[in-house]
Amino acid sequence: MTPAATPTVSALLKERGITPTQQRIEIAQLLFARPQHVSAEQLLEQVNRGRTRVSKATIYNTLNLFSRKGLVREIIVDPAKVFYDSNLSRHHHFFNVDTGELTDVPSDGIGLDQLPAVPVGTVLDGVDVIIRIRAADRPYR
Amino acid sequence: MTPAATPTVSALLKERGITPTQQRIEIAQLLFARPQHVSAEQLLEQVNRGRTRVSKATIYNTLNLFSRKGLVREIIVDPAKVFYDSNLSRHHHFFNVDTGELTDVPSDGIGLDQLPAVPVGTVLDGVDVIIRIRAADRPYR
DNA sequence: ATTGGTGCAAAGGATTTGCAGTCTA
DNA sequence: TAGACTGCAAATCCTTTGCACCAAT
Repeated sequence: MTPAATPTVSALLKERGITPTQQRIEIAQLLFARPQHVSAEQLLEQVNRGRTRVSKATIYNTLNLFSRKGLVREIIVDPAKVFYDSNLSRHHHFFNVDTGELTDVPSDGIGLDQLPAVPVGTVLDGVDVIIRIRAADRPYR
Repeated sequence: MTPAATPTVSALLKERGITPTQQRIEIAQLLFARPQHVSAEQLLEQVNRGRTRVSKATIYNTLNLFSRKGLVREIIVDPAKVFYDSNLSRHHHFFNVDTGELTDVPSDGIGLDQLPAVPVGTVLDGVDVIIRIRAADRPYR
C-alpha cells in the first residue's frame, strides 16, 4: 500500500488543526470530492458503502468538528434534518418543502447587499438565506 | 361574563377559516398580544400560566395550523428548536448561537434586493434570512 | 349522528452522551 | 504511555401520532 494515498485531504485536516484519522479522512474525501449537501444519514450511508466503516456517533462528531473548524457549513432547513454543505463559497439555497430537496441558488440570482450591523458585544458567525419553494400545483392548505 | 370578551381574535380566526375554539383563542391572544418569537414549549408555558389549560399536542396542532393559514411564520434556526413569529411583516433575524436568542433585524438594516427566479414547476413559499451571531469574546473552536 | 377538536400517553426520529476499547503521536 | 478518537447502545429532546372523549352543527 502506498504510504500517501490521500495526501491532499490529510493535509487539509492538519491545516485546520484536526488530527487526520482514517475515519475523518474517509469522510472528508467524500465531502470534498465535489461540492454537495448531505445529511448525516446520507453521509453515513455513503461512507459505509466503501471500505472504511464508521459509526453514527463518529459521523456526528466529525460533522460537528468540521463545522466548528469551518470545513463545512451547517444548513438548517427543517427541524428534523440538518444538511452539511461542503461548498463554502458565498451562496444561498432553495429548499423545496415538498420534496425536501436542497439546491444552490444560481450565483447571479440574488442580491443581498448590505448586512446590518450586528448587536453590540456580538460578532458575525454566518448568514443563511433560504428560499422556500414548493410544487406549483400543490396549494397545500 | 360578557358574551364577546374576545371579538377581535375570534374574528381573525374565522377570517382564515379556522374554527375559533377556546384553546385556539387563548393561544392566538398570547401570540398576537405583541409581535414575538416563541417556541412551542414557551408558548405552552405561557398559556398554562393562564386560566385555560391546553395540552402539548394542541399547541403543536395549533401552531402548525396557524402556520399553514399564514397567521404565524415558522423560523427554523436550530434542529432542536423552531420559533414561531407572530410578526408577519417582511423582516429577517439575528440568531445568537451562544444564547439561543432570536431578535429582529432593524428594518433599515438589510437589503435583499432581487430574488432569483424559482425553479420551473415551483412557486415561492417564503424567504428566510438568518444572520448567525455569537458573543464577541467566545472564539469557541 | 357526524364531523372536528382536545388531551394523554406512547411512538418516532435526529442528535448526543457515557463508557470501554483502540489508535495516534 | 498519555491523550485523543471510535463504536455501540442507551439516553435525550422535540415533534408527531393513535385513540378515546368532548363539543358543535
